[in-house]
Amino acid sequence: MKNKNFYITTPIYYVNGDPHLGHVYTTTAADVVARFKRLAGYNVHFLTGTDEHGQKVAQSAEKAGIDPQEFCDQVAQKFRDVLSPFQISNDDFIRTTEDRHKKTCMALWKKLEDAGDIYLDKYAGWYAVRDEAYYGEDELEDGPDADTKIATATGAECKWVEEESYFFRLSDYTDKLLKFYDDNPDFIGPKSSANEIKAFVAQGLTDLSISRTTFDWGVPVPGNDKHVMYVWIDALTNYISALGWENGESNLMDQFWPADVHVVGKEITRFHAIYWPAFLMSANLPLPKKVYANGWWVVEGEKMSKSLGNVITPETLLENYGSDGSRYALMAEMPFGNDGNFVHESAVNRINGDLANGLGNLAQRSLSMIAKNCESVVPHKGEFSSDDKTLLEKAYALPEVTETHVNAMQIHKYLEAVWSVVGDANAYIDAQAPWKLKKENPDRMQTVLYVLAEVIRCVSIMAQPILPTGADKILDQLALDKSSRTFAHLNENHALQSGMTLPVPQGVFPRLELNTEQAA
RNA sequence: GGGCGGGUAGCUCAGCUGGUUAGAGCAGAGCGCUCAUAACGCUUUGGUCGGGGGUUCAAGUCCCUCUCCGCCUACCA
Repeated sequence: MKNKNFYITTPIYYVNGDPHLGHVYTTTAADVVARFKRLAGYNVHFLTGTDEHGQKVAQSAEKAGIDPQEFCDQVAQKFRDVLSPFQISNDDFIRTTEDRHKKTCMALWKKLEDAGDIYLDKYAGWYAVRDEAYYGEDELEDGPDADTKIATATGAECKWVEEESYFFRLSDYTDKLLKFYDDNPDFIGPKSSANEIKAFVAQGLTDLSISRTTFDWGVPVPGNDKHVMYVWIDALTNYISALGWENGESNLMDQFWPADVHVVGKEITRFHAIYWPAFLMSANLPLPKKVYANGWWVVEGEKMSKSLGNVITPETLLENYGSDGSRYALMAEMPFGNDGNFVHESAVNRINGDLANGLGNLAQRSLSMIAKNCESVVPHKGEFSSDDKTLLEKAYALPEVTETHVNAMQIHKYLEAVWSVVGDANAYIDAQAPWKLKKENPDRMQTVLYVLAEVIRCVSIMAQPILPTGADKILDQLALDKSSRTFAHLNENHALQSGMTLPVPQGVFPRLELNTEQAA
């Protein structure tokens, strides 16, 4: 038996802002994959969490007049509260202010230090507090006085700062990283991100500042209380602190490290694809198998922003589309990895077309015919025609076909494959016309309805990762045992048993009304 | 400035190493059906493949150039 463990992570979300469409999107994508892999027989560990350190958080807390920890507790709770309404099946939720995480960070720091990759030096440059970033001369404009400059890109005020800082010898890893990318062509996805990262590394890397002395809301640097760790060495480490690496809290490293995939937003790809592998190499730990960047949504053609007031909140999604609808719309509306445009009208069309008219109506029409004409039991099956076999074989082939797509993070292709069978099944009903067979050939009608029920079973099992609520309801209507709903049951050996009593069918995915007022 | 993507039917996108009449879904139109959530099926309208030049027997598919859009260039998914 090969290793059937699977570790997937989302980024940890920065608590300086509230959860929105983007967070839901990334987390849902990871959830779909996690659920898929569980059904495919993997022992899955799915991690999400919050990134809680840094100057901005400290300042926000101060502004709110509360202790930073209390501030973090409040915002982290908001992120946590989003999970269950969207059916996110995470196994753990890591917070960077937890002790287990701090322990791991300090242990990792020491490893890097022991490896000779950390040294103390000075960092000098124009620093913007607001952006928590240094800017080069070419990125600045003159400010109101000689001591102040303005960052062209963000408009933030920058001051000249000289700061003692620890550095990581990232420059030593340029060649090692390039070789690693060559040896592992699928490490970074999608392709565009991979190209971008490789080109960036090929230019040559400079050493990385990894500590700060200007604020103290962070993990202390071992042996030097003046310093706290800077964001990336702190944040990235969460992926192993949650597994208990060197912190004594749990022991999941052997099982789950290296991670199978880190799902990230495209703006943080480089940290995951450059710094993180370099840190791990330095600590002599295995590298994750894949870093996959998802794109960004614009909303109705415009960038989502607070000033435009078009930020889509998790609450808005739930009110408009419900949990299954939101999940489906987000995953089906754009190819994973691309940028996309979230348009209320097309989300409604998508949900109505694929869920209500497609899968939902397929189940409803089939199951009510069974209820009315087969005494509410799974129909008899006679000899299968070639049409029957074609449809069933396509359904049975789904686990294999879709797993390739999911492994490549092509979630939209997985959905297309499943819904292609839904379409075939609807065409099959019309072609077979069981309502005619009812009078002409009742036996054949039974077989046709049996085939339909069986295909609905398959399609619903396949749809569980994307539609946890609705797919379950359909499977309940097929009286399928909860323990018989994995991909291993997707074959004729586990086909529906004729004669099983079925409950009264009910609609599962209601049609949505297009309410344009809800667009914003 | 440098880098990476992308501009293909009204919309969202497929089109691998160049090769018959450029595809899908949605939207539109027509027909059919009546089991079903005014749902389903079938057929169909629609594209000078961003502009220009080149290579080739043959180019959305390769090369050059121009143009437009997005993103990255040290922390908004």
